[in-house]
Amino acid sequence: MITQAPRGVQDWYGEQMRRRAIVEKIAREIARTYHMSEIITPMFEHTVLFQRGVGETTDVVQKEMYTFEDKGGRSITLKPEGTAGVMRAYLEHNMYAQPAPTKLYYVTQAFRYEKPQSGRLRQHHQFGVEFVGSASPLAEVELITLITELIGKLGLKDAKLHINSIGCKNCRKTYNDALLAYLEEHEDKLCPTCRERMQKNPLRVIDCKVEGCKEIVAHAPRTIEYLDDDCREHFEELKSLLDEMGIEYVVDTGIVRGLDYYTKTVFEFVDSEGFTLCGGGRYDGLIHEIDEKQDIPSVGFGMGIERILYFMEKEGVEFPSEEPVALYVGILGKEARGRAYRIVDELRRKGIVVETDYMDRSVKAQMKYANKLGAKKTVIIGTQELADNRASVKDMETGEQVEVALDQIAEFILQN
RNA sequence: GUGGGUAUAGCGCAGCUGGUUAGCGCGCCAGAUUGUGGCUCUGGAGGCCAAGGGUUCGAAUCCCUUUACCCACCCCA
Repeated sequence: MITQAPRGVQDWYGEQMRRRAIVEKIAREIARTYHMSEIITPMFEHTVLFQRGVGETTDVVQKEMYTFEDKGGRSITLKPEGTAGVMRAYLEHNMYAQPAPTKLYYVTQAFRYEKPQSGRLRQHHQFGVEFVGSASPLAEVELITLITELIGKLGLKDAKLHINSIGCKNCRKTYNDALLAYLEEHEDKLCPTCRERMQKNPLRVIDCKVEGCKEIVAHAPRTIEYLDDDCREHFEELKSLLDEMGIEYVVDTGIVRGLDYYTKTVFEFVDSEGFTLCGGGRYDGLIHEIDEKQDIPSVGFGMGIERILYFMEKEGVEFPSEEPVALYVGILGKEARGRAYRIVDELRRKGIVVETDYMDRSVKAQMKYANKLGAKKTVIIGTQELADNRASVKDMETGEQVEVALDQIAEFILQN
């Protein structure tokens, strides 16, 4: 038990950790060109922030949060997503006093108490962006182009952009009434779960994958048919901007998203099997929900790092290989150890990846070890070499050996 | 939260209907004459057979519980 991590969490090490670091590096590099600045908010927040921000009726808040009371009696929750904390920080530090817009990106863990499954963990990681202060559809476009560039750089091909508009609070209300009326008409053809959820959150029925429900949903009223003038215009502008950018998309009226704060635009990048790589949208009401004195429009998205890695593996994307050991310095005999290690130290300071012997192995065993490491070159330092002030550097691929003065080894490695 | 599957050495697996010291491949460590790898050969280390309980003369093998992992649904990243 003590040697086993809790359910649904995983350690990052070895090749997988290396790959994750590569993905994060690429994401940060792109965010840099978008002039976005990084933000890291705490792992936990006051529970009420998520209740208000994410929405009381959502599954995330109702049954998936890691909530506990701290020793001071505060109700604390491990963040289940990235947006609410960033928006809280935005408000707390009066970032709206800076020239708008504010473009923030983050890489964070997120915690949700869910039943673990493929691509779903209790602690996962997200790369996300919050674009605060702009009501223009160009803000959506900026996020979408960023994601498009990112998935392109990652080598992912099988991801398609799906967009939808679910309107603002005003359109939502009339829409919900219309949808509920329609669903009640066809209630007998819906699956049991849908019959249950149509009352408390009719939007959820749109998501259902049961065949019978899909047929009903196909003819159900759509959110885009109930948009008010402002929301409709926003959506039209977004679509024409995407067209101008040459970004392909499908209008998918089935996208609803599970977090309450979304307004107007919602979007997802989905693979051909319907697996979501990332999701986001506009949440013009969120800031007001957190701080009623403020009312600032925003858009954002979150991208699951585990899912990116899963997709990349599934699509057979090749990762750059690990930087090889440029030189293995074999040590022969205790008398040579100190001076040999000084050479190791000197080489490393010059930026060369060097490995050496810490196991007091025989020369033969050291050569085997160097071979397993995939070392490009090896050199054995013994009393003889120290006396001669030179050693023979062996190329592990060709087997070729070259005599090199000890103080010339670094140069030799850097040049070959 | 609902339903199904799995759990034997670091990794991948055998162990049939319960019967003497639990095996194989890869990996790991060490040798095959003295200070040089990759191939081959030889030897070795490493498993309370997921944990706990039960049935039995006897259980990795049967039963129960727990834990974890995998898959689908729900939901989402």
